[in-house]
Amino acid sequence: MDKIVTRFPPSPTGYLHVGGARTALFNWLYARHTGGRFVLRIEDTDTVRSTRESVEAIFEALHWLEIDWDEGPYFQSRRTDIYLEYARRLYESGHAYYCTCSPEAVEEMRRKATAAGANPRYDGTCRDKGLGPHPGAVLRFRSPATGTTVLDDVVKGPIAFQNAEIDDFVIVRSDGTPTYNFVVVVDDIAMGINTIIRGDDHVMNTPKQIQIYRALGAPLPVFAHVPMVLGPDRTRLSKRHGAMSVTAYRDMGYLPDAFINYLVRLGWSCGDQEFFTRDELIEKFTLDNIGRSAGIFDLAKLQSLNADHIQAAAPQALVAHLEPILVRKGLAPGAVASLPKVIATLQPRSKTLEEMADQARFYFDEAVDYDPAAVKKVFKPAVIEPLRKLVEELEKLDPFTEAGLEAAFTAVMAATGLKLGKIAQPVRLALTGRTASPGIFETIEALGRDKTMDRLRRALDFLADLERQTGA
RNA sequence: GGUCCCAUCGUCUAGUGGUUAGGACGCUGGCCUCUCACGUCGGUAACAUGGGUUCGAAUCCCAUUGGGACCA
Repeated sequence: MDKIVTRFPPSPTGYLHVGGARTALFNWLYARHTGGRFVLRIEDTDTVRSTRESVEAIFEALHWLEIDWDEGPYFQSRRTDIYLEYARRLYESGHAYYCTCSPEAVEEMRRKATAAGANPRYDGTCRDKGLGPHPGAVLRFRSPATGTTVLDDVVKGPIAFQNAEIDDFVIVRSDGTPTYNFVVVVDDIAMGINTIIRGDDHVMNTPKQIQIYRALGAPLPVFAHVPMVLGPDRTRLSKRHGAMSVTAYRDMGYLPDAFINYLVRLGWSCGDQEFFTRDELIEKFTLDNIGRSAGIFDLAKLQSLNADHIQAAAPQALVAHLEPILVRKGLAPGAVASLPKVIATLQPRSKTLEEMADQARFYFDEAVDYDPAAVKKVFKPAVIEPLRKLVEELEKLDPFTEAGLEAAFTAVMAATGLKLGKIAQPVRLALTGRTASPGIFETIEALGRDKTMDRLRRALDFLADLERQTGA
């Protein structure tokens, strides 16, 4: 068995979108799973719409997804000579012929065919004229007039197409540029691609491509057409459905491992398993369990998986992903004694890193603002005494760790006869400005001695002011 | 319009002739608890329809309906 060789051929006409990412992922995973090769090819033959920025954006997205390639990137725009060489072979072997019909004439043929209820197509006027190369002529593929072409798809099974339905399509335009279906096949042959995994929007192109393989005497690759990713309205995913660029998910605080986990599970399954690490995906991904029906992109499920990956990660491993988001929100990562400690307190309560950053704000700020409703509810005169006692206990505490903190609270509870809840809530408000936060001990430890004492004293001052006002 | 594909809870899916049709997300009730979460236990909810084949169909065949893709 030869090595599996897969490829990902994006057009640099925009950002890498969700569907493209999934295609890249499937090809990459399959190559990694089988120990094969993964080739990156940039299909930039549309010089009008292709941009250098798009190429960069695609690289950036693949980099974020941690999808690496073994070969390439190849650029189709630099391979014209190869395509024309193959075109010449097709012409010389009689599999292609020159056609001098005017665009208007062809348009008329199409119109007629459509009127007759058939597929619009070229009527073969020049098919047997034996024309040679000629300025302004196009090169057409001589498609078989009868019989069927069968695509033996790994995921969909055999699909038969009537050859009579297939046009004598153009492979080289009158300006000398080769066309899509042709260059794809030439590249795939030249690059030794033997496994083509792509969206099933390419199914209709496949019979033409198969015929080119045959005409060129090249072995057919394995085709695996994977169902599309649809938006919530069941139509093809597009800008209308919100964030399309893969890197937008990075910016929204999704982890690349969670993102690929979600993308793979959308259309592929392995029993009941939902959570996969990257290594597990590589280990378990095969073409056998790809579904046949289209899937709808579901942000809620992505979010849930992201939460799982956040929770499963080592805090240290999240630092690099979180930092840019903190910075974007104006929070300096250095403003905190230990970012991993801060992260650890927030892991079970963050569905995204953006949420995590938002919840982490109080760790970074110089001082906190109290939520007015919380003040009204929690900052009663009765909390002054336990807070004072706590400050006393904490002043004695060394080292400033969770275990010691717990002991300090216990001491205050004993001295005041209050339950933990009665003490923890005012402390929580003093330290975070709100009534919801991570566990009070872990919060205090992550916040550190200085900020903790500072905020507790400030809360006492605040309470004193409050009392004076209500007393007056 | 032509060609092609698809069809299990709202969503992602398991299931390949005999299951109380399973899991996950979502929604929801309880428990846990220093708050919020996490966790945990439970609930909600599906085989598109109609014909066949078969002792027996979610599962095989056909039609219909619905959805999607490609070409125009």
